[in-house]
Amino acid sequence: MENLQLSGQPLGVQNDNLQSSLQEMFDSFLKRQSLFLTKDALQAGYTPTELPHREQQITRLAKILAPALRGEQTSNVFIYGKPGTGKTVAARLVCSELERAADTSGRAIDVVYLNAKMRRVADTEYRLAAQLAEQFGVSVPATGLPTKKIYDAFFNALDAEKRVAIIVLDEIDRLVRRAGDELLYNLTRMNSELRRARASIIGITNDLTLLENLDSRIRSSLGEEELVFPPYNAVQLQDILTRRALHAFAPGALSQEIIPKCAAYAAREHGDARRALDLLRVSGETAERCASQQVLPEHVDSALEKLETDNVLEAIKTQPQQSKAVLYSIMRLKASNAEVSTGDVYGVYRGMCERAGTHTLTQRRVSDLISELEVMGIISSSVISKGRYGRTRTINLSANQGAMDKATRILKAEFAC
DNA sequence: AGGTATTCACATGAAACTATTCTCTGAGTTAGG
DNA sequence: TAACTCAGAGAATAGTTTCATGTGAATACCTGT
Repeated sequence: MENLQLSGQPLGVQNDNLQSSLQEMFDSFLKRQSLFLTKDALQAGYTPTELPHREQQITRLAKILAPALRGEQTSNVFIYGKPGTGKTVAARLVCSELERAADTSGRAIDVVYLNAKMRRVADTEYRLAAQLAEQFGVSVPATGLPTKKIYDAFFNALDAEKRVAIIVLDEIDRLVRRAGDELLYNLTRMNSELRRARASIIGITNDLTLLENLDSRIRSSLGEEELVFPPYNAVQLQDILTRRALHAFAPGALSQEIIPKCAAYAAREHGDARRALDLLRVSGETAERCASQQVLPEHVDSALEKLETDNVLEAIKTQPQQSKAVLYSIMRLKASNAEVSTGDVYGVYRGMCERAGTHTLTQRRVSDLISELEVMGIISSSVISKGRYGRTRTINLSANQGAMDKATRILKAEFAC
């Protein structure tokens, strides 16, 4: 061990150098003024106290829910809007104010918020009912019981006292897609089974056509009130970012072009305020890492690339093995071929599985996996007909080159055999 | 030349199947009074 | 007789296979001029 050397220097000397350079780095980090005041104001979980450009929707929702304060049942509400248009934040804001008002007036109002995106939490009928039961203090097993029993447990717990419950179902379109619309029917009917408590539902969705596709019984009861959240335009996004930046950044930390640049980017992405805020935060982090005194436009550019790369790599890493194998097949084909079809991908994929001696999925399943990769934004594809030569999907990689290079390296290491 | 039928290579949808994880229930077994 | 053990039935779920049907344009074939 004593003789171990790196680049000609004894290990002890190396360590001393490393330690002192790390110390210097930490010292200069501490001495430097942070660009952020409270970074939390830009994080995903932050609930702002004001929601500019959503006053109309908030007032309307508050008016719809207000009867709950008198112990009356409120109308069910359906909230539509593209991602990042403030639907969830607005609903949460109104509900928490409602709960506060109920506390001071001594009324019992319970708001339950469930998001169908939480996989293995509230994405099937059984799990949704189980979650609702849990929220009202009844513990139920993760599996093993008939769904009807779980509903009974939930209804009994809810009906144990006189109260108004408001159930917020976020990303309700996912729920319907995975579990069918029967569960919505069961939920909208629950007031007929309750004797003391009253319940109403706020459904939140990105899918503007969802309500049209539901069973007419559900449509009429769930869509008693409808609220639309239009996308923010660039000017509104600038306003939102400016207000948040005031809380988040130290004075003078942002150069002039930053907010318009972030707003313009998000306006292109269907007015998604969440993306704009993410971009602003990561731009700030990038600037800090570069030891810059100010966030500059080039920091926004590299933040943009970092966000996309991180999203893609995270999505790929969490994929099951078979899905990774399909993606790697696409990447291999794409490296040599301009046009890649489902059949080509399946051929390469099958070859890989045979060589590795692993189970080979059917082409039907692989076709679905390709669709899933598309939904995640890793690839893009379009179904084209080549006339007598059949109908197939042409597949392209859609993430930036940097992200794809990194992903290829990761997958190559995994499948190289 | 123009119209119609055929063909290909999948896409897409629905149903069925498999494996896993879990609860409930009732029958059999055991221990203690 | 109460407490415990254990096997079997039943339920939910994810992931998959199997089967059936749909799709759209290039190409082949047919018909009339």
